[in-house]
Amino acid sequence: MDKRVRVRFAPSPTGGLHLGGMRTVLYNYLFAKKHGGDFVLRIEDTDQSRYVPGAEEYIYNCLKWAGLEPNESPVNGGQFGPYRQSDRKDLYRKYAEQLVKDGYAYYAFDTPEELEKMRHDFKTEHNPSPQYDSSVRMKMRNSVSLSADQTEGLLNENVKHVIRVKMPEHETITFSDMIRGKVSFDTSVVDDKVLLKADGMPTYHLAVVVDDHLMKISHAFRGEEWLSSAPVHILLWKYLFGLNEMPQWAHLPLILGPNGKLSKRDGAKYGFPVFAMNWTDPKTNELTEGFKEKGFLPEAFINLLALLGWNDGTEQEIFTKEELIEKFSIERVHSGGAKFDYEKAKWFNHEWIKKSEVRSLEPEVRTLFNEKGITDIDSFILEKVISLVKDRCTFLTDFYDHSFFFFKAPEKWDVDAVKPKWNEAKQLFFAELIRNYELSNDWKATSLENSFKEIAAANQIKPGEVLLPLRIMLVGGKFGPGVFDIAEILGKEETISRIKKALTAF
RNA sequence: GGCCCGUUCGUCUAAGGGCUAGGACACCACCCUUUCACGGUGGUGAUACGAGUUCGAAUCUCGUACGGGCUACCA
Repeated sequence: MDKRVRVRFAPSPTGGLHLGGMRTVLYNYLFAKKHGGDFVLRIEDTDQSRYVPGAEEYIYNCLKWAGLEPNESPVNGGQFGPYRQSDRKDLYRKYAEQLVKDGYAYYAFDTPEELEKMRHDFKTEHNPSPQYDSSVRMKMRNSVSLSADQTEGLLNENVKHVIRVKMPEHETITFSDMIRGKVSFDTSVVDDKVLLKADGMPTYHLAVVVDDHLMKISHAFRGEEWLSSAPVHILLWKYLFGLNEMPQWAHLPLILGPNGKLSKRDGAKYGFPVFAMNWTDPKTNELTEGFKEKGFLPEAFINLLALLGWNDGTEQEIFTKEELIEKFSIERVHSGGAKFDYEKAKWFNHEWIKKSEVRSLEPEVRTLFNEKGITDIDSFILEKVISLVKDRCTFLTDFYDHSFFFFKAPEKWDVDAVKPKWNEAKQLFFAELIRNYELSNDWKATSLENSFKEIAAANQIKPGEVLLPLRIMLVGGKFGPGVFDIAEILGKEETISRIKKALTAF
């Protein structure tokens, strides 16, 4: 009844963590937190040949950055460890043997060559990919087709073998998916999956069932690509631990790219990140850009991810993590796949930057400036700068482009924008402006603007004609926030000095 | 090929038998702004197709088409 909610996310450490994976994490996390349960991170590295060193720390760091720390993981431990399947190798054999003993599985001695031959020989126009199932089982070398003595002999000779599940011939497996409702399969269409490989490692199918049981997982959310193998897992649960103990399943729809399933390649091709954080493949040295490094706020990242396939039924689109936890419900997750729209992703980030407190943005922006070689920035100034420019920043990294000039006087000016219309009158205007500003004792944007306009009027110049030149004097080009706001933050001395310096170049 | 899942503006989606199918992103126009943005107002734009059930269907049923997933000693 009040079964503890424990949801798990179990990626394979084969490289970066893409959007689909992160969304699975998010939904797991939200569901667990909403119900006061634990979020478990397990690493599924049962295929050691595809294992990439460093991947699991990377996965953990991605979760941490997004604010989705697991309660239990290979990195921070937990009471049901180890959380890395390769560290649990010895556990699985026992269960596989148990299945053999109970008649639900069998030893198979077929070599890779023999399997290939079978797939070739049984291939027909109507069956282009023959499976190892009840129809071919008796024609292969396994403990079902062989006599007990023969099997015994092969086992004693240590002949390489696997353990395969013996799928029933015509049984309908029905289960309830939290997103899709009732889903059913006929066991005749699923093959005799390998449970324990020749090297003694379990396959995903065995490991996921055993681990979910041992770790007392109550809910398992995973990608839609697992839906077809769900009957295998359900059967294993039935044979091993009983269906009453089985977690509740939810198969999440896929996230699609511009052309079908979202891939790493799509990111490179269309210029958007697909991984949570930068990932450099140690084998190929290939770098895949992450949302973090691109300048996304973690709050925006989880917000946009959550809304890709879920909404709360209202028109609200901006959610804090706390709101997501409160309002999330797995039943409202769509069953159809969603195409990732980078433009909308950028909008989410922009909204979050606008919404963020200046102080919370400050450390990130300071780091950004430090990386660009601008250090020792006064906090008071930095906060004023951030609040002035944040409305125009889509990415965290935009803060540099939109405000570097506050800390670096221009060396060059966009003279082409000024020169053609430059004349004696303007020269005189700026000379007077300097005199006026030097005497100013109220260095505020509004009073600076007022004096500016008064002097322009006295000289019979339209303010518009000298406003752009002033902007270019202060920042070097046709960009930035309001000119007088810039001047206010720059301060009296710096502003006057920049005008004087630029005047010599015009 | 077989099995499973899916299909509402270009994209993400709302509407769970009943108003002119609503919102957001993007796009376009206008306003604001003597830089660029932000912001404001408005606009273009969708129920894949065909049957059936019903007084009434985006919604329920069936078929077709299209898309996706699986079909490994990968996860």
